[in-house]
Amino acid sequence: MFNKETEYALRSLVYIQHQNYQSLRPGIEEIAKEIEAPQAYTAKILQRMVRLGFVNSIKGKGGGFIFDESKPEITLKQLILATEGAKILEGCGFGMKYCDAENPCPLHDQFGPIRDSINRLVSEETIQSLARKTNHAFKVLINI
Amino acid sequence: MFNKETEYALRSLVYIQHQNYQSLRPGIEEIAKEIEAPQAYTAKILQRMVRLGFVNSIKGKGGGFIFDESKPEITLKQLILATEGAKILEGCGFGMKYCDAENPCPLHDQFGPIRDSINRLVSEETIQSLARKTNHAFKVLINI
DNA sequence: TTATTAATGGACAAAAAGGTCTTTTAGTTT
DNA sequence: AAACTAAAAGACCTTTTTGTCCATTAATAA
Repeated sequence: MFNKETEYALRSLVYIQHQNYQSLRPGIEEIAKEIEAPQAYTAKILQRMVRLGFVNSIKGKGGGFIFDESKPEITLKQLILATEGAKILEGCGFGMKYCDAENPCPLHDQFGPIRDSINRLVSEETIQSLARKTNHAFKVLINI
Repeated sequence: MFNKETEYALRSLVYIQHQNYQSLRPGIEEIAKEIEAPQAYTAKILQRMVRLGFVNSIKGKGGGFIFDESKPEITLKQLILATEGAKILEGCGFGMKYCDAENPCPLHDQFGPIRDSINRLVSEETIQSLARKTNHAFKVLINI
C-alpha cells in the first residue's frame, strides 16, 4: 500500500512512541531490529523525521529518539504527505486529470468512497493513537 | 494509486475496447495520443498485454489492437496482478507480516474494510465494463 | 580530558521504475 | 515483387527508490 519509506517511518515512529509511553528511549539499532527494517536506511529516514520536527533525537550514551509530549499528535496524513506526497490520497483511480461528478472517469462512482475512507482513516489516526493501540509485543510488526 | 504501467495499460485497454465497440481498431500512435502517455512506452506495455493474451494485435496497414470478443472479460484485478502484483490488494496497511483478527496491527480494524472494498471493485469491474461506461469523448482520459 | 556511545551528514551503490531508440518482422497495397 | 505500414524485439538510457558505508559531531561516563 505505502512505499518503503512511509512504512519504515510509520513503524519506527509508532515503535518509538510505544517505548516512550513506557519511559524508554530506543536507539536506531534497537528500532531497526524490532521493526525489521535495514538499520542504515532506518537511520536515514529517522533523520528526516527529526528534521521534519516529528520526533526529537538525543546523541551520546543513553541517547535515542523521543517525542515531545507538548506537541500535537502527528496524523498519518502528515506523515504520508511528508514521505510520499498526496498521490495516494487524491486524484482519480483511473489517472485522469479532470475527474469529477460532472465529468467522471469510469471508476469515479465506485472509487470515490474508497478514497474518502482512506482520507478519513489517515486524518483521524495518529502515531500516538496507533502506539496506544499497540499493547501486545511489538515484535509482530514485521514487514512483508 | 496505481503505478504508471498499470495506469497506462488500463487506459490503453479501455480505449482500445471503446474503439472496438465502434468497430474501430486503433494503433499505438493513436492510443498513446488519446490517453496522453509516452508512445514508445505505451507500445512496450501493449506488447506485454498481447503476450499476456489480454488483447490481440494486427500488423501492417489497417492493423492495430483488437479484443477477442469470444474471450471472457478482463477484470481489473487480472490486469493489476499482471502489472504490479498483489501488493496493493492484500497485506496489511502497516506492512506487518502476521496481521489478522487475532493478532491485529494497529490499523487492522479500520483498514480491512477499505482493502475489501478495493478488492471488490477490481474483481467486479472489467476493461469491458469500463469501456461501456465511457460514453463521452475519450479525450478526457488524461493522466495527472 | 579521554574514551565511549550514539546520532548526523553526505557520498556512493544497487535495484526497480519509467522511458527512448533502432532494427526486425509481418502484414497490406500497388 | 516492391513499397509501404504498423507491431515486435531488444538494447540502451534516465530517474527514483531503496538502500550501504564511513567519517563527523555531540553527548555522557570514567
